[in-house]
Amino acid sequence: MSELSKNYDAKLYEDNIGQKWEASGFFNPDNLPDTTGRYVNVLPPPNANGEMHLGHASGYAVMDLLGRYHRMKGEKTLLLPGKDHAGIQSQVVYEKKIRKERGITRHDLGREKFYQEIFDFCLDRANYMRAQEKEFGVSADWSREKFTMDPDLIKIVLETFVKMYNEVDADGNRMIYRGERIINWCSRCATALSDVEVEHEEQAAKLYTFKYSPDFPLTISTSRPETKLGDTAVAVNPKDKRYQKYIGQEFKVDFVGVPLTIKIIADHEVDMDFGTGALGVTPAHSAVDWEMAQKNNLPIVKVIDESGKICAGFGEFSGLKVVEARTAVIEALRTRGLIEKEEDYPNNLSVCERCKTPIEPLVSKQWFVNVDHANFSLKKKARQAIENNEINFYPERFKDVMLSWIDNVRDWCISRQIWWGPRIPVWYRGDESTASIDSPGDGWIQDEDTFDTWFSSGQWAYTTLGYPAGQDFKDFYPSDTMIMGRDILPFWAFRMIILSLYRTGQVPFKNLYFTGLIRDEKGQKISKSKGNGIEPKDIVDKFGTDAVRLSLLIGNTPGNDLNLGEQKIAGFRNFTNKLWNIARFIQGITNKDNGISNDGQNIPYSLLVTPSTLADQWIISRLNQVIFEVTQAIESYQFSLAGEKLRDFTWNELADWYLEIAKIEGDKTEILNYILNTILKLWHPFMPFVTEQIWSEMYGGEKMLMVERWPICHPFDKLRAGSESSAGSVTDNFSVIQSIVTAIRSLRADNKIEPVKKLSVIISAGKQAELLEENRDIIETLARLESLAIAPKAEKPASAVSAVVGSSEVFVDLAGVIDLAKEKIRLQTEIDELNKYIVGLNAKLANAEFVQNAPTAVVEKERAKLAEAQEKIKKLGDSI
RNA sequence: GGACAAUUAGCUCAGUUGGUUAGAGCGUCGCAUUCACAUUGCGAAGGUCGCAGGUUCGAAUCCUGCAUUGUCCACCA
Repeated sequence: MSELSKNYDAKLYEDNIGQKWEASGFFNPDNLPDTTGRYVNVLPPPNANGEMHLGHASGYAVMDLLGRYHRMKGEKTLLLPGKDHAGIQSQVVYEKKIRKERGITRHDLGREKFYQEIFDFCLDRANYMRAQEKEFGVSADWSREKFTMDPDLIKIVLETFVKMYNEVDADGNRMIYRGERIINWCSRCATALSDVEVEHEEQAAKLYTFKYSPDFPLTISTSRPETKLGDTAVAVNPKDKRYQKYIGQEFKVDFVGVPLTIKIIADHEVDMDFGTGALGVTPAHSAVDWEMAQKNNLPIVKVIDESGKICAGFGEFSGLKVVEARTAVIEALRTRGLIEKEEDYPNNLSVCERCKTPIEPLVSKQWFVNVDHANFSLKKKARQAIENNEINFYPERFKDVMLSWIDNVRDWCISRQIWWGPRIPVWYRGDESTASIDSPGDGWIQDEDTFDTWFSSGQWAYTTLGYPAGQDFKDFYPSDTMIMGRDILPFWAFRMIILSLYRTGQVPFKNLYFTGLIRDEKGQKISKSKGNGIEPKDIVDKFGTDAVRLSLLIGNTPGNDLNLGEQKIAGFRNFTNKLWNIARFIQGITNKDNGISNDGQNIPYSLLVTPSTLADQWIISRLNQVIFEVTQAIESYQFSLAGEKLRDFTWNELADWYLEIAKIEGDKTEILNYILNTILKLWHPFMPFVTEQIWSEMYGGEKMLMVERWPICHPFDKLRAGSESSAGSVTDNFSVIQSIVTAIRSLRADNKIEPVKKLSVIISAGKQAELLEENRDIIETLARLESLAIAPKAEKPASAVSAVVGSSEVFVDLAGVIDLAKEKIRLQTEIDELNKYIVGLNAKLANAEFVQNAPTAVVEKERAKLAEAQEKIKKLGDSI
């Protein structure tokens, strides 16, 4: 056994430990010996275009905790890692890169070359990120790592498309169809976007109220005058008396030089109180208007093209950019005196989630998934599975969020006009078209569009396992847990559920856990532009991986955001050092007793059959309880609670009390090793590096903590039960000793007695006399006493201060130092507070309804409290 | 406009079927430095649990309303 250094320096050990783990092969479930049951988590694939950030780290901390826990439970454990090609995002990132570094655009490279470069770029980033994940201690099976652009994964994704395309209902409707629909268009990315890829930003706009032409009878309001070039109707509320007479009429108008045909239609969606109560309908550039056009068979006139300019055929406005056209149209209206009102009007601007360019809703030919198809309704099946509790949600409220998403989901636009990503497997020859993975033959041209990224990542749960015939799919699907940021519920969780149900007939995972976002210590969103970023690699360098992992786990609850500052991480760095020093202390004792070798695996036999001290019994009993509570907390996904219980035990009970007592009582090599051995196992999933390092130095040899068995509760309490005194339980008795020590320390501090001065204490102990006598050494040493007199009944010396602990009275003789007046005030304050407490208790117990309705146990408890308080107040009164 | 969350000590947060005088960490204040650890130890101060009602013998906890903050969705042109 080598000697542990004075402080734990994470940097000295982490690399080595990581390599040892990987070399062991135990990250691969096939190499785990003697497994029973299985545990699977197909890890969410981060986007392979950047680096690991704190959000990833937060997820990994939870995933790896569960993985290591289940592996230690002896289950065949698979954490399957991977990376996502992240279509639009990677393309945006790479386009910026080549523009900055080489001053070129993707068009300079051409589709094929651009694709190849971005592929290489993503592989490079994937390698970098994988190294970061390994450094973070993620115990994933890297031999099974997948990438969404791997040919075998793409093949399954394309098969899904073909299968859905060929899914035709009785009316001939396909589950995947191509249609002219209004979609969100980003003119910078030059692609369609799904609804969830659009963000809304508040902006100051103007609302213009005007007439199309002087002879048109209605005035309308808009914040987008340029789109009015494409109006084909004016909608009014059918109940609106002002306009009823016009409904059904058609007007030919000259709108700033452009001829329009405007039909007056009725729609109850129209708000009579907004603006003039009449709404200009622009089917080609507004989702709501488009729906009205469908209902009323209105013609659709496209005004804005894919480059964000006004289409041909609109006279002087053609070719202008949207913003220019707006000014021009307003100017023309003004010249003609048609504007009635112009007011400031804040509204929401839709922007591209990736590049923040304003979105133009426009009509375009795109591929859609029918989410409510007659053959297989994706939304209904998903709703059914969730209502049947086939998936547990953590936190539970996200189940309702998911259900409301399902209810409101619209057909999903899956085509993107970008170059990076798998291409839509549809082929055209003249008027013919067909869906197939490979080209049907000569003369067929493939669709130019690529898939929405989420169409491939939505199938991640089974493509990674080699669906449908792969052994992994048979062994590991569906997985046990899925953990993701709460922000991607609609993007990813929902789509994984519907696509998995469609392809495999099963839900993709049984438990769905959402992490919150990580914010800075002030609660602000972390972003590079704000410069408040906390880079995982910086804080890992500074505090160690274990400290970072703990700070992401403890004080964090599912679905809630976490504010993280360096102070918190430093606190956990201190804790890793504490654990290290606990081990160092125990190592010192073990070395002193050389000859006694103990691997700490089991409760020392001697402890079970021979008398041991109260402290021994207490710590083993507490440890037993902690094993139970921590196991339960992890099983119920309460990782923060589990960590807190362990920390409290380790620091406040083991280090602060038991180790100090071990110094006094001596002869504890076996029991200390058993305790250390056990808490190393319990801590391992939370802080794998420091625990593995201690383990290897003290118990390991060739054996690794990572694959040790998770501790189980020993029936210790039962074994000892026969020999327990009737004076009370082990924990109660020990807490009497603790309270006596604390009371004396407190009296010392209150009276400003220097720690070096040894005190004389008399305890009037009543029936606790024997208990105190047995633990006399502990009290004397921990409270730093010169003399201690314990008697069933003792008088308070005139020059003493006192405290009441249970049925004992503690008198600390302070001859010469005591300020009697001050002591009297202190006691009186305590009596006053106790009096208030007693009044409350009395009132409660005098309440007949309370006594009658409350459970007997509760009433008894209150009575006991009252009796105790009364006894205490009597003793305090005597002391004055 | 709709939904969801949060609101508990100076700060960050626990508090799971309603039942101890509401807890922790950090910070603050006082004291302590050979003896595992100053990345430490000991002690202390600090809260009418956002506000107002209600249910109940009993509410931080359940219900209603309101306020503030945040997130998501929808979007009125």
